[in-house]
Amino acid sequence: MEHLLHLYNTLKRKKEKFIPENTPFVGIYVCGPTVYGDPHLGHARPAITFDLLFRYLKYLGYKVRYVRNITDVGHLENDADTGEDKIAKKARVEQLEPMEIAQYYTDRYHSAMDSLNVQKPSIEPRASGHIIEQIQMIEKIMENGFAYETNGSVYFDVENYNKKFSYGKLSGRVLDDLLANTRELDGQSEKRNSFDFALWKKAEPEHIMRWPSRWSDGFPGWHLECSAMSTKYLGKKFDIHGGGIDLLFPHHECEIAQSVAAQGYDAVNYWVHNNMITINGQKMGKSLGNFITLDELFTGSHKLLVQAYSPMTIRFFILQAHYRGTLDFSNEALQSAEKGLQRMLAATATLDKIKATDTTTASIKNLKADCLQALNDDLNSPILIAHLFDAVKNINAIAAGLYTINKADLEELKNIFQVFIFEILGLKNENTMSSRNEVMSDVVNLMLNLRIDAKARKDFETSDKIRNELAKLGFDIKDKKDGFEWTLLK
RNA sequence: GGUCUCUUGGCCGAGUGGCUAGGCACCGGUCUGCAAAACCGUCCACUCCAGUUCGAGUCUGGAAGAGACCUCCA
Repeated sequence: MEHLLHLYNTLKRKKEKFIPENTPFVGIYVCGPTVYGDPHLGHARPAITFDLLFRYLKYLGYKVRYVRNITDVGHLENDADTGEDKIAKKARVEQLEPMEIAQYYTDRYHSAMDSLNVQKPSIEPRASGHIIEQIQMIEKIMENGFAYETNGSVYFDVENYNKKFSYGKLSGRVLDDLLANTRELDGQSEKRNSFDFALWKKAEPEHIMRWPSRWSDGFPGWHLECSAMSTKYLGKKFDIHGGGIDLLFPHHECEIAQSVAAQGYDAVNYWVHNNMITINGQKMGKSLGNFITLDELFTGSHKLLVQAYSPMTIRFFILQAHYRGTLDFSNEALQSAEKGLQRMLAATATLDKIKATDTTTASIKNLKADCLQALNDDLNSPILIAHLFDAVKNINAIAAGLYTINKADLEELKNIFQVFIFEILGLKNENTMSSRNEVMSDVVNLMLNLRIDAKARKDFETSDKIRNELAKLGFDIKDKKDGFEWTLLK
């Protein structure tokens, strides 16, 4: 399977040629959401980034197993391994079973992902469904001497681990620096060092989510679930681990430590991180309270939004930036994405109406190679989109009679659009008519035909009235040489 | 404080040591009863200072500003 896909590997700090561990199989693990709140714009970024990777790898012919977890236990509210479980807290506040909370927000997440046309992962494991695997992993780590128990809780012994392996190679952190920075143990702590992290936490009496173990009734640490579930489903050595760059430290660093401590080597070949979405230059996040949920974006119900934005607009907005750069939210940027997307999708419709001629004068020769090259260069979707816009320009010019295209080239062009816009970028036309709407469609056509008649009579008062009233209802009407076109905005 | 990253035109956002990124907006034109769309064209750029180079927004050094991580976060 010869290709030139290169991915930026955070571990090596450079782009590397992607070579799977076991061609043609590819294993990807991506950190999914902690389901205690509505998914926001930030969640859309890794979902769409790795959806693009998933789709492209499949296009290249790989058999991809994509695992994205649901964190429904173990993610603590506060600082290092104290504080309340996020989901348990929400459950207590709303007087529900923790699993009711998890289920509710999992459903919300799924629904948002469906709207964004994000393909479902091959496996979507839940942390709470893998307690046994996590306990087994802790036992392994303890056997190897890299964990210790205190009062029923088990902690990872970072200092001891660092003697044999090196802690911090992903995030570029040096343990001595961490030591120097955080040497303030209050004696009360169960941890030997502040940077040690919990593998198992003994549950306080009021803690609702708990499982029995040989150490205590308790629950697993947050970092553990990803290590346990990724290796369970993808093997002890798999290809790609993805996630937001904010998870790089400590979460992913700890994952590496856990895997190495348990099995002697890291499970991951390529660490791939998407950057953050910012708002006014600042990271959009829960803690800052400056996030906009996807639902709010879809409905326009947030004070910062001047209008609603469709899921495809959001998707296009995200794909128009490279995944490793920050992307700044603004109404202006969303609106320009909306228009750009509209133009691109309009061209796909135009493409279906183009008639082939004997010769091709439009320049589409290198289009496919250019598109592939863009994706091969660390998934450079903005470059890909730029090439597609060049094609849009050509398509419109052909439609306007400025260029011509022959049959073979037209088929090729249609194929390229199908593959890159719909299959790989995962865009879709949101205005496709359901059968129920066909009647309405006929009515609109009827009105517009009346308008044509009125225009023929030079009864512009009537023709404008029809157009303006339809426009008020949300119809976008364009006159053509041979009739009209309309779409229903919103 | 430590580690790291970024600074591109009105806005968003790519990229490379020398050749137009792209989108949106604006302006002029073609088309149209008008408008929209489409097409053609114009305009607008690489934070600052110094260096390397025949040539740097692209490499090096410095300055300023911004951000991320170091605590939960996609």
